[in-house]
Amino acid sequence: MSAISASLDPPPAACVASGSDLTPLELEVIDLFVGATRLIGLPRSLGEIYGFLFISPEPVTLDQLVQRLSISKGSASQGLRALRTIGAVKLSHQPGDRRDHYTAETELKSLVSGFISSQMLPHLETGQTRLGRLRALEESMGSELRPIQRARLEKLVHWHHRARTLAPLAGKFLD
Amino acid sequence: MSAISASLDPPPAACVASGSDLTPLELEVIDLFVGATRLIGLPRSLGEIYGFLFISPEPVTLDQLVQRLSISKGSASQGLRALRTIGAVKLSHQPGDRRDHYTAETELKSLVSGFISSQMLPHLETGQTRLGRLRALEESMGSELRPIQRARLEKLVHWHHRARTLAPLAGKFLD
DNA sequence: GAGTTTGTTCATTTTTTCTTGAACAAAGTC
DNA sequence: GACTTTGTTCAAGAAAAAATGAACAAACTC
Repeated sequence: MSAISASLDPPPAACVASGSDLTPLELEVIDLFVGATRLIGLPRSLGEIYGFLFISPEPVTLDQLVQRLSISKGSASQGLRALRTIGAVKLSHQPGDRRDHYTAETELKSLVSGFISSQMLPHLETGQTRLGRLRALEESMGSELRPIQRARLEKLVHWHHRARTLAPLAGKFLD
Repeated sequence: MSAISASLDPPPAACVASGSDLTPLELEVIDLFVGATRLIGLPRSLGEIYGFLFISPEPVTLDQLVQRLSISKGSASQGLRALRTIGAVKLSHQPGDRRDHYTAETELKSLVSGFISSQMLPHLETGQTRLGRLRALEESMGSELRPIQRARLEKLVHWHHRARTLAPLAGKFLD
């Protein structure tokens, strides 16, 4: 039954990556972010990657991620791209090094609004379309539609509007 | 890659349940809530059940859910329980009917704070424990810990505190 | 107390999601 | 232009999550 009624998950000392040589600090931080990404419905590997970047004092290359986290090159590449599209990871170029280097975005504001605009806004858009179809149905049904149902549809419209106005603001008030 | 970069999911007219006799209205509303539950990381069946209850003018029995949504009794039972634990569904007893009847909670305020207190608060609790372990590590590392890493750990504590104070407030300002 | 109705639990199956690794592209080096 | 280094893509395999349905419990009916 997934997330629901989880709550009593025991906090077992980090159990990330297999035979790797991550430090206890890295393990603990990664574990924390793995939990966080799962909470917001993102795959585990994103938590691992972000956590590792978060606690790394220096920019990190894809290859380092592969080695330290014991994940495949494919995972690392896809994971980094996903993190970049939500704005949680930044690309930086080290002088004299052809490889891409990555750092964690650690501004809460950016993280939140990046997440919202990449995950929620698209849904709100398609929600717009859906509400349009509902409007049409409402018309076509006339008196078959009970008043309470009409009220519920009204509520949907209201929620949607509320979400569209609030979503872009979230994160604005964080530091 | 899951949710990320979804966005361009085509809005195909409802494609819920198989050979059932759901009305177009029901289909459309269910579809909308299926999208919403997926967004917040809840299983599809919860969206179907909630959507059906949401648009039903009368309280609904478990058996009706099984028949109309073409889901198994097990799914319906578990789904309803999950929805009740997050406070999205209320149990009501119809006089002269032994069966349990269910209605959707449609107060946005209740939905939001129910979701938060059942999904986020538990994680914030275990987060507390994790931060404790990090503190310990921080002590034990002494000067091995680079200043920037120290600052990051500080940031984690700050985020956690921020979340714990904000979480219970979310929903308070909705109507 | 045998039979019925209502609802839950849980091992198994099904479906979905994630990860992998090999093939490929792009760009640099000699 | 052959070879290396860096990174991406995507089909296929592995893992995780969700749905099923049969067995069970509880409460009512006669």
